[in-house]
Amino acid sequence: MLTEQRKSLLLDRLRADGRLVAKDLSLELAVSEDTIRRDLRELAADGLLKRVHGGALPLAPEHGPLVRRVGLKTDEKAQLARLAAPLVTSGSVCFVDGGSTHAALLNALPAELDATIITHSPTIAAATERLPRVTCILIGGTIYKQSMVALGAKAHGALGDLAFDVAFIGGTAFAPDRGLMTVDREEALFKAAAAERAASVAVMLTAEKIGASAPFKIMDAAAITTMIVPDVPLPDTLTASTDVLLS
Amino acid sequence: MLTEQRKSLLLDRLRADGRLVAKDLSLELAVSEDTIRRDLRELAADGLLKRVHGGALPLAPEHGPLVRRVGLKTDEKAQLARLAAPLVTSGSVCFVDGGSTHAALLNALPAELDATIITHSPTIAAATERLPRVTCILIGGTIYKQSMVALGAKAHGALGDLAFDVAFIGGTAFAPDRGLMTVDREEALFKAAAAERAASVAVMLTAEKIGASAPFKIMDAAAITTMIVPDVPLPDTLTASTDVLLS
DNA sequence: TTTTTTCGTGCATATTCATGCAATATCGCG
DNA sequence: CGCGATATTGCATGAATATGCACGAAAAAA
Repeated sequence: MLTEQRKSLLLDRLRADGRLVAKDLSLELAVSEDTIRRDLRELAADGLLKRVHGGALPLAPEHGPLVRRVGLKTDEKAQLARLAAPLVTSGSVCFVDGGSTHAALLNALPAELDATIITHSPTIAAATERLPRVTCILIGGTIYKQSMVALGAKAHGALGDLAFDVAFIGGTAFAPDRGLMTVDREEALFKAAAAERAASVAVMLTAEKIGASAPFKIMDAAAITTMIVPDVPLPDTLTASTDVLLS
Repeated sequence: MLTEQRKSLLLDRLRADGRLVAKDLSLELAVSEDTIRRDLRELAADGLLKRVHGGALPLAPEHGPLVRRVGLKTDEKAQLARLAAPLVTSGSVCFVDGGSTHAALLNALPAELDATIITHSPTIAAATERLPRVTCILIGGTIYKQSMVALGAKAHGALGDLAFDVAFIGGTAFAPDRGLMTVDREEALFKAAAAERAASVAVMLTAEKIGASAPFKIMDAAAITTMIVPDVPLPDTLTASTDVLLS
């Protein structure tokens, strides 16, 4: 393994996982911890990451409510993202909803991926920058501060002439009998419209959303093609109609 | 084995494997490591790969252009941004172009600002998150990787029914006789269309852009209402029709 | 506090690199 | 064909780089 190659691998890993642990990396890459520490020191000197005791963290964990959420459950989301990433196949056309979980998905996509990503989230769109072969179509409209995505008539209209191979749809709550839910009516309508235009629907859920409830229904559980969830007990009713990827 | 043949084989191998290791190649091709190293040196000089200790790697696509630019001239841009921020007055409706300079502008806006910001840049839109009283309208369309903004027919159409108090327009070059210019025709058309819909046009320019040239004209110097520039000598011809803020 | 883990530095070793030089091969041209 | 010019290759040498280990300091954990 070339030194420079290892360093860029570290940076990729940092982007995907949100942190680096020197000890784990030394085992995984079969080099001494000293070597990893040296790498981290040099990358930090180049201003590419921030050294901390035990490993390293991204430089500017951008501020703001959304990113604060990103900071939470980082591991869980990164793990879900690694599971979900293969669903974005080469040549496919994917809708990606907003939210920190989907931001983690973007970070987990391989750099050489060749696909089309359609989103109404400026954060997701910005994350496509590192993917040179990905075409990104941004759906415009009025940005809703609560979730930082474009919604409203304009955004709805822009969906009109699109069709997706896969739609990654997020929500704030999920229950087998009530389906996928969220806290805002406008959001729910948009997510439902996006899901309807997709050949398959993928839903990534962190543990605390499962079994919870929220006022506005996005879609039935049966409409979900693939669920990506942590390895927690799930009702059997799900597995009948839905693929479930467990982390 | 001919030298050129070997070199092109090296490039093929680099594409396939994502890296080259000098020692392995010398064994495999039955030539000395010196020969391989010489090849790599020459290929690197031709800009076809990146030499590293032990071999070579593909040319670094790693640095996203925007990310890299954000890191550069940070101080200068922040200073321009402080000057330009008061142009975004309470209650006004502003168009903000993409680019790292405008990202700095967003960072310089006061948290209590109450205004409407319209942009075709996902990065700018994401930056409005920390401004709770700012309404953001995102212009959608196909994202152009080069500049990470939405362009094309969709984006153009979305401009149609909008009018701005101020438009912040960027460019890659400016000269008093040639006006504001950029490197892409599609970009130039969009910027011009945005500027036409604004009561006043503000242009923030870092020093290296002044007096430079680029192929596509956005607008005449006379169409610029306010220029925000570093404190460098400027032709008198400007000050006649344009406000100039010096840092 | 005590204990454990991680860090930084200095140092030793192994690998890789750049340079100069010589041997050989190839080409250009009369 | 002959002969010089140029290019290619391999080798030797000293420099630069990469890595691992040891040891005391610093930080985190108990």
